[in-house]
Amino acid sequence: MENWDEVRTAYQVARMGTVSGAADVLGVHHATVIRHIDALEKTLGAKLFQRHARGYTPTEAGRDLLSVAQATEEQFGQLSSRIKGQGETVAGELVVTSITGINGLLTPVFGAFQDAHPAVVIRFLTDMRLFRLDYGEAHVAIRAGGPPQEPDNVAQPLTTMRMGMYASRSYIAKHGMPDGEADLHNHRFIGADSAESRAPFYRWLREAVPEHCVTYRVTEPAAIESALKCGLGIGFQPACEAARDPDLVEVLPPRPEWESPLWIVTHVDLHRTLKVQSFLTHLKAAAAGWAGI
Amino acid sequence: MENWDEVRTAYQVARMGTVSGAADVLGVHHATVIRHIDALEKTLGAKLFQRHARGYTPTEAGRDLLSVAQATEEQFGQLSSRIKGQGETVAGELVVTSITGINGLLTPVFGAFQDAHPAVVIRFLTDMRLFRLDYGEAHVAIRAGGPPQEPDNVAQPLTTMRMGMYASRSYIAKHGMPDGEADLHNHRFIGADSAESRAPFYRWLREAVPEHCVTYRVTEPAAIESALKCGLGIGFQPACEAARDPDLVEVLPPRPEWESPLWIVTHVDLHRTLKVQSFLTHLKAAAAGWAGI
DNA sequence: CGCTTTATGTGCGAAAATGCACAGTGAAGG
DNA sequence: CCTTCACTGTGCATTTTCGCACATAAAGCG
Repeated sequence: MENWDEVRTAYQVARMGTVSGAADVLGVHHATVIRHIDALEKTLGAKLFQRHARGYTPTEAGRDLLSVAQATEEQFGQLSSRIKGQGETVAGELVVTSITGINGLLTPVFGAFQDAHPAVVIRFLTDMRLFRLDYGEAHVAIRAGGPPQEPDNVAQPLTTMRMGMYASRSYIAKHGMPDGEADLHNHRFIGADSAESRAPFYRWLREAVPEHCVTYRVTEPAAIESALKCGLGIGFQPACEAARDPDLVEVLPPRPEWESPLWIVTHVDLHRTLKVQSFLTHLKAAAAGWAGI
Repeated sequence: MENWDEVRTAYQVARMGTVSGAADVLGVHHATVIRHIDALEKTLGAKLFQRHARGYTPTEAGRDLLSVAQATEEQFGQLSSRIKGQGETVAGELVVTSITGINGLLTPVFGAFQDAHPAVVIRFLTDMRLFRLDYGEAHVAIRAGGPPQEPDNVAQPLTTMRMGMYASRSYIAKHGMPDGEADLHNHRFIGADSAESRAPFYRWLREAVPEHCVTYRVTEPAAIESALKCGLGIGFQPACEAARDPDLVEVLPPRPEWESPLWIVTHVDLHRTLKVQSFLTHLKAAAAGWAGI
């Protein structure tokens, strides 16, 4: 029983009682209907209808098919409604992945978005590894660095993250405030574990201070925040995040060359959907407010 | 959501995860699969899959379709099994129509057939009107008279019904036994109501005795039996039926020219099914035994 | 680093499904 | 009884669909 279209044709014939009536409903020629029925009966090896000049009367098998196909049509109709409606409403899952370290910025955005669209379930994934948009792992990704150039992904700039150099008050009390850029090599720094971090501020750091000054190296960005608070050294933080923490003091103010551009990346298949689009506009509106921070 | 074949294609893609895998399962070229998916997504206005070089990952809508179509495939498979199996087993309904008046002959046949095939439900329809085989009103019809020549009906001779002329003992006691054929016009007869009955023995009767001798006319053959028993007149009965009734005496013995051929008629669509065929062989075997009656 | 494997995607010719016209037939209505 | 109508069924032309070949791309592997 392959060829589901023939089943659909037979279903309409059983429902209408005539080949012509079924052909009208299906929008095809009645000859097509006859051929479908003939083919289906041949593969099934049993008669579905008794033919007479006034139409087709379903046999026992035909009535069986009628009831099964009726349920199928209903199921498909409901499925179609769900899928069609889903594209036009903002509901269901919205999976967002982001670089770590900007939770403080994003969480309020998610909250406001869910207020506007209560039917949305948000999954916010942050991990060291890059989530693959093309495998359907996320609808929206927030990435840092250069513009992602993968095909099938649409990337648009979100904002640039202003980075500053911070230390905790306990560190300053212990080691003092660096006296300008030249004094930095006398201090301890918190840096990325990977030697070749592509972040612009780390590249700057590698040239500004000797390697032995970076005394605490981590992989997890959240660990930087912890290390900063414990006074383990001086480290980079997004200006907006640092501003929230009264325990942090600014060692050096944000510089343009430290800035890391943030990108919104979506898969081209999902980019045009209303759900993604409405989140993108929401996110970009929120990002416009971040500029002032 | 018309075109169920596209749904089936999308289902296999969602199940396999790749277009090529689905094409193998479906036995078509992978280009066909791609076109089906494209067409279905276009009509639904939503993406069912995310395309990437390693295959197709179903979206939320695609997973929805997967579960619906999975149920559909299962339903269709079961339907196909039922229909295919139904042609090969002897089960379900068996609708038999017959001329009235041979219940006594047929009932034992039905009983023995049901003993052999317990899963069969027999509907035995006897009515004055002719049941239409082409409208699916019956599987098998037992008709009398000339060979039915309707198209799409296959007719085969069953037996010939030997007819005799009978009267009850009470009638004989009252009016005496007719003294040969010439004495018949002094007796009372039970006949068919319709003047132009096509039964050969009634045609013979119309020529043998004056019309006013047929003093009791009925439409229902069963009424003849009642009238005979009550002694209302002389009438025709099948020899086999009359032999069962000790109250009836033979006025004239069966004649070849009174014989009415019986035909088994089936619709060509149902004639080849095992259910009908096995009943036909059963019936014909039983009819062979009738000859001796 | 380059090769192999396994995917997807597209233009073009072939094949299959479809539509059309017409024949044939039973049923209803006057 | 005859006409009319609606429906089925079939040969032929056409359109759609399908399969093939090839291009392309990404992941695995030595």
